[in-house]
Order: sequence, then structure tokens, then C-alpha cells
Amino acid sequence: MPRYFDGSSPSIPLARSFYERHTVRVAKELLGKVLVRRLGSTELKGMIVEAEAYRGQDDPASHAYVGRTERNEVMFGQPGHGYVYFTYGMHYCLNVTTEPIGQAGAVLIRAAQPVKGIEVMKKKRGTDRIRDLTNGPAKLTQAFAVTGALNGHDLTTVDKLFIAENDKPEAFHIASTSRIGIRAGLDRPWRFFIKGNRFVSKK
DNA sequence: CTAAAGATGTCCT
DNA sequence: GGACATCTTTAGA
Repeated sequence: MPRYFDGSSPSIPLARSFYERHTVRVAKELLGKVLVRRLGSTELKGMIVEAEAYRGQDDPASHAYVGRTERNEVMFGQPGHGYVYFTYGMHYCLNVTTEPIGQAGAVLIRAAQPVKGIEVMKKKRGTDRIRDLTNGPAKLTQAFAVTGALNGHDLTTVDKLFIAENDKPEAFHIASTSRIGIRAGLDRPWRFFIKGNRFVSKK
């Protein structure tokens, strides 16, 4: 059995059933998984190290709290799709949709550890500092060239963007805190990250 | 290292 | 019109 250390082994997208579950559970289980971006012949990979759960009408911090709107439509749709929104006038953030159809839910991918395509990421981010490539939700979308064009994109095929199992998993501990950058719903510890990982956005 | 402030477009009331 | 699931730069310790 060959061993890979450069993230070059083939990747298979996580099945829709992975996403069609309680959002908080999906958020936790996305830690350690590998985000894969395909840009023509270029492939970028990063291990997810931080994620936040956002639910629906029961979650005051969620975009879906107010009910179905044009922007949050994808959150109510089929699980396993990308929900990409634009914020602060200049940044995109990447989420993956969860829960059965009709029930809103999404997990914000906040940070990743670069695995493959690091030189490309440096160029897209305009910095050589590896730690600054993907240690935040908008940095990550910039490094992975994720924009609104990928809103609603199906993540269960190998086209353009998906999430796969980790080829070389290592043991880790999960820590949780309140979600970042929100005003409501601070009582819910729905931000999860890999303890001690250097690519987590904040300590 | 931390803190403060500015940049900037879209959504929703 | 206000808020925003953020990042960068600058100033100072």
C-alpha cells in the first residue's frame, strides 16, 4: 500500500448522506476532512481545521433565521451544496449545506491547513506567509478561488469543488467556543476547531 | 504582540 | 439606513 505525503492521491467526494444530518454534527465531523478545488489542471487541497454550524429558524445567528429569502435559498435546498455569500463589501465565505431538503442548515468553513497547491495559494493571496494563506473564512476563499459563482454548486461530484476523506488522518482533539463575528446566538458553542492547530483563525 | 480604524457592496427593514 | 458569519494596515507597547 503506497503512502502519500503530498496530497496527490485520488480523492472521492463525501456522499450526500454525510451532509444530510444535524448541522452541528456535520460541522464537527468536517474537521480533518480535505477541501479540494480543481481549476483546470491545477488542484488545491487543504485540511479543514475550523468550522461553524448555522441552523435555521431556531438559530438567531443564521442567515436563515428570518426565513427563506433570495440570498439564503441554498440553505433550504439539497444538502451537500456550496452556500457562498458576499460580506463586508469585499469578502466571500464558503459554507456547505446540511439537513434534509426544506430544513435550513449550513456549515461555515473558517480555516484550513494547506496541503497541495501552496504556491498557487501564495499567488492568489499575495503573500508568502503560509500561515496567512487560509487561516480565516475570507482568506480561505481567496486562496481557493471560491466566489459567488460557486453558490449552489453540488459538492458530491469531482467537478470544481468538493470535500473528501483524509488520506493520512492523524489523531486530534476538538475544541469548541462561541461562533465568531456574530451578535446573536452567542450562547451556542457551535464553533469547532482542531486543538493546537496553527491554522485556526483565532485562539 | 495587541488595538483601532478603514475599506466596501449587498441584504433586509 | 444600519448591519454585516472579515481582512489589512498602521500605530504603539
